[in-house]
Amino acid sequence: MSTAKLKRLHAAGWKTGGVGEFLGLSDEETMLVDLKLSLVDAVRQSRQKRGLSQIDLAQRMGSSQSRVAKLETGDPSVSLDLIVRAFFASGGTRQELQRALGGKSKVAA
Amino acid sequence: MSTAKLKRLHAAGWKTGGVGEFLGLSDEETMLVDLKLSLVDAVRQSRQKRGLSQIDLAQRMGSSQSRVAKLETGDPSVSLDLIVRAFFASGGTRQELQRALGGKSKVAA
DNA sequence: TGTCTCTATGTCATATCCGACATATACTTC
DNA sequence: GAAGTATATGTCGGATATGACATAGAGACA
Repeated sequence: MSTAKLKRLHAAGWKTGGVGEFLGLSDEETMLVDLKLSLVDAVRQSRQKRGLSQIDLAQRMGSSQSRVAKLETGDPSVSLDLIVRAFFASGGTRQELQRALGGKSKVAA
Repeated sequence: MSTAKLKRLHAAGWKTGGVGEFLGLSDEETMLVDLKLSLVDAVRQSRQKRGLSQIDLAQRMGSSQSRVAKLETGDPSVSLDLIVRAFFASGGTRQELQRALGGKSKVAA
């Protein structure tokens, strides 16, 4: 994937809507990254909706606060597996996951 | 995840509809496994629809035929990341992915 | 039968991801 | 300012997923 810079970009305020289209990423890679960012948003929303702290969520999924933090900041070292696991652990359902896949969360404009 | 047996089960004819509910898996793990199986089906369908061999797909995504084979047989050593990457590489779109997430592909009955 | 194509399975060295821990920053409330 | 809570960041040893390769099985076609 490359993308060591991705984290910085995202941390700098990027939401989504075509991250890699301006880095050197292939279409396929870009689609995966965008997908991850969407789901990351969904995880944070789901977690906050249920009033869980990152520590709470980490415990529920047998992980650590730092991993959850990295997850939510779009750190490239976090796998899709872990993101989806976090989503479910935060109380999200498969239907909600499906919905999260649809909304491309406000393109920057 | 544990699931060394999962592969055998799936290979033995399982499609989906609650695999882990009868193994010792937690809800969260079960949901992830079911999700993977659904997407695996979607990958195979997408690949075949475009008349691609496993080798073709492997080349498109910079992987190997054996990995694609393992992927499609539900081998536990295959990550969600790779599955989704394969789906996109096979020509699948984000919308199609979203749809694939919805249909729980004919429960055995 | 021989050969071609496609798919499945097993193994292995290496790359990547993991949880854990330490530590830093930010925001409350006292 | 001290203490408490929530989140972010860096690092590290160990765990897991990776592509590559070898090989085997199954079907088509001659």
